[in-house]
Amino acid sequence: MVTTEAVDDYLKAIFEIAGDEGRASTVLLAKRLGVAPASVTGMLRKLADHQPPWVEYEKHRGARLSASGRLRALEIIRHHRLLELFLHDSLGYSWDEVHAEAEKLEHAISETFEDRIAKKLGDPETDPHGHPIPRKDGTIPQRDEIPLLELPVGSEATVSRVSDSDPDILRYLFALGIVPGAALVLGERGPFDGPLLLKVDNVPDVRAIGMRVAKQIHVVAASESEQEEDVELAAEAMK
Amino acid sequence: MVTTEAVDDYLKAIFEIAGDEGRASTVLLAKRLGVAPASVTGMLRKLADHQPPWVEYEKHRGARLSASGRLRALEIIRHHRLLELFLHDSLGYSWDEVHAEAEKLEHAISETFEDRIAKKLGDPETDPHGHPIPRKDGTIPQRDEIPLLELPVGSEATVSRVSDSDPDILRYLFALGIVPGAALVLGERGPFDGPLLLKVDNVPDVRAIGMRVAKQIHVVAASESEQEEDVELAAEAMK
DNA sequence: CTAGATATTTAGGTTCGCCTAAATTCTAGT
DNA sequence: ACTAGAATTTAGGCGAACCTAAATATCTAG
Repeated sequence: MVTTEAVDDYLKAIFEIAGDEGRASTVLLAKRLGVAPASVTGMLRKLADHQPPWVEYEKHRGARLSASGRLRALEIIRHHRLLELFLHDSLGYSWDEVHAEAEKLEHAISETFEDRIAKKLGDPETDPHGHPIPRKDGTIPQRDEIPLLELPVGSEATVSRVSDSDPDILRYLFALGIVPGAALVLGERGPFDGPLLLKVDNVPDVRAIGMRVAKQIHVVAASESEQEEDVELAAEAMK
Repeated sequence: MVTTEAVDDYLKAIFEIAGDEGRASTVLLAKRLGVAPASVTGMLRKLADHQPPWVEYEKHRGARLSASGRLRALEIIRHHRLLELFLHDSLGYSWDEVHAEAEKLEHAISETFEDRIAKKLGDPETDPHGHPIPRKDGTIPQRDEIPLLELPVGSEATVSRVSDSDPDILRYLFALGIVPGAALVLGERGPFDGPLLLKVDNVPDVRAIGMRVAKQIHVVAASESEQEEDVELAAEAMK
């Protein structure tokens, strides 16, 4: 059951591309891992040949995680997200710094380290960007999230997570107050993939964000009852 | 100035064997690194050929650290010892667990991580075993330590450090109360490399420790004035 | 001062994870 | 159904860091 750093990176990448069930293609993996497609082919064959196999692999059809591959991928992701939270909460890292550092540390920490920081942080369920932290048993905390882009115009929602890979976008979002837990009201949506107009945390100023940024955001829509109270007010406030 | 993990391990090992000035031989390095002597030869040539060179190397005469090699070695050692203290003080690791975990993490942490934990710990000067933590400028906090074996019979001293590499010995020492800061009175020394009889922290019971263990301990001798008060009493107490 | 023991290097290989270039297979549009 | 273009695999290689076995250099004791 021993893995190298490269193997861990592949398993994690497959999970992030394809999730539990789907297949991850060679090119997509190559792009995500910053590696030539030919290298991916070689590695996938190795992962499939391993006993027990980490992935199911068929030529020209990409790879899918096996049960053990999935478990290992989730363990690495658990490390990563616990570390992000730890760096943020215990060591004062800003939320745009944590990803890079966690990326290196996720391979180096022991089970003991994982357990100690999990306990210190109170067995948390999400990292600083709102991503769910897989549990040790391989289950993942679920929420009723939707992409912000699927939120109906005029409705309210709470930010549940933002993508953590681009520090610049993270700094921008932070400046706008768009962080997990922030309350949003989606005022309007410009035509032709235009910007979204938002109210954040009921601050009167309306914020406009572009598609590229909006794609990074997931939200939990406010329940019907919560909605009704404010919908008209919100629409008003948007001018 | 980029190093691989293997390079770091070699530089650290050379420093630990030879210090600032001396040379580290091929076999000793091979033993410490758990590697065949032939592999050491190959790596030393690489370290010497690097620009700037990490070591000075002469065939059959081992290697000595260059200025940049020394600096890099001290940086890794600083990482290691800061991590040991951090794991101990902030994450509740016992002092026999910290070495193994720090060994893996020392290669993975960034300068930022180093700085954050150093600050959190109050810029400490020693790790949980009493080893001095090199400063960022490459200087090392000094103390007037001597090996316990060189302490004159009948004199008092304070434990300054114990070797950190063997967890079993560490647990044993901990059980005896022999930790940095503990006060010792050296009662007597058995003949033929026999055991040392010690009083620890003025507890009346006399402890006997063997050579193998005694070698791992360094102490700061109590000053003359401090000595006189207790020397006879101590000798008495030893039976 | 020389033989035997010990330390070190040389020579030739291995594995891992990556590369490029060339060949092949798949997929979509006409 | 065919073909251009995209995706993927094959083939051949590279550097890092290790190995073993054999050769050579250095040290030490008689």
